[in-house]
Amino acid sequence: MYKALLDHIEKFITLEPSEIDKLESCLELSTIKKKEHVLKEGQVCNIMYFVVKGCMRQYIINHKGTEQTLQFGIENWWITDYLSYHNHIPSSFYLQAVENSEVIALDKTVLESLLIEIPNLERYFRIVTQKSFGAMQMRIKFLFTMSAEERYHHFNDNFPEFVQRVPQYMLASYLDFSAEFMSKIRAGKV
Amino acid sequence: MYKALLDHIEKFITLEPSEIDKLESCLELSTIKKKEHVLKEGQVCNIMYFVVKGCMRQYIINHKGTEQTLQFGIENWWITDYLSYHNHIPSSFYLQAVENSEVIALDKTVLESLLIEIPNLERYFRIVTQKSFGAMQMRIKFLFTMSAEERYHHFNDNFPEFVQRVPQYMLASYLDFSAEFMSKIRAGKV
DNA sequence: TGAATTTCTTGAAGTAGTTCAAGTTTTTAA
DNA sequence: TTAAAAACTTGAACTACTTCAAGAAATTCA
Repeated sequence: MYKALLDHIEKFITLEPSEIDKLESCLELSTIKKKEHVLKEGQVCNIMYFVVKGCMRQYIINHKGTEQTLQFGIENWWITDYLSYHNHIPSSFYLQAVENSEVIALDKTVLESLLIEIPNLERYFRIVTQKSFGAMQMRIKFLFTMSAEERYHHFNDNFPEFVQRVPQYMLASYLDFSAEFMSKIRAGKV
Repeated sequence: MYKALLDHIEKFITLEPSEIDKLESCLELSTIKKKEHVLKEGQVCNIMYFVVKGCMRQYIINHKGTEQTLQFGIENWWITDYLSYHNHIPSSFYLQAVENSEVIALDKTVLESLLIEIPNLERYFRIVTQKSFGAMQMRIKFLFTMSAEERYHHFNDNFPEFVQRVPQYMLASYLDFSAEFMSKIRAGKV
């Protein structure tokens, strides 16, 4: 169902029926199995992913060999490596499905031609990216000002349903502390 | 001089002469004195700032009363609180000049009407924001994977001239460690 | 269903940083 | 051109977290 994306777009802009047809003709839904990768470190990222259903994540493997999740993407979020995408350089990241997911994968070539045919879409992506950037600014603020325990409680208070969906060790690394410390926070042993 | 902004825009898109005129007629250069604020915590941010000359920063005051710099904006960067800007909510941040600076302050109302008259500008802001988002993704990666000392050296290697321009304590907080620890790193006492 | 795999827990020992306080150096501005 | 303010340095004591290792619980899938 492309409806999820069309609904999301129409929260920000209005499309002509002909534009909707054009857009729909370019979209393709893909199914990504849990743990499957859509991007690995070293590959150039030419695709933007819109999550229709499920959950994706961006992560790296650090020098100790441990995975660290930098970003989650759930329903109605776009996820990609923007630096690799724009500069045609090898990515530093992995993009992987955390749950069985349905995504709309928009190839750069396809997207570029869509943006030319439907200039109004530029506006949609401009607004959505600026909002994501704002969210990222807040994230840095939280990382800088809160203790590990505060970050856990804050996240848990704001996204209680999401906390149930992902393994604790992934969330721990996203909040920038160890899986073991997460266990202790949850057990009240800190 | 608006030339700095026009040059920057024309790196990404091409404007008609009439569009350039229109754009120029809406721009105004302002001078911000070192340490002057253009936004304080609690105010709604309705303006985007393009740095023509000088250096601006976004910071917060943490629970200990210490300033923590979250972002710098130098020549050819846009700086604003995107969340406050888009959602009309009070900002969590301060925006301040680090050096005497010249900025183009683009009011939301003015920008909105410009974007309608020059739809191509949407493309410019879309690309610029996506690239900034990419830079932010890398920043999180560095914060997550490098030690304080590594972050300092990495920044110093990549932006040696910038390191000279700002007080060390601001850079220390931007790299997420204390001013005292920065001193010790520089003295080789770690 | 049950064996394999993945995820979570626990405690003990270690460490990369912070905090504090005081002194020194550099910059600013009258 | 000097007094005040801002920025930087230093060492000692502390602490919020990590690391390691091993076992327990939960989940997956053949």
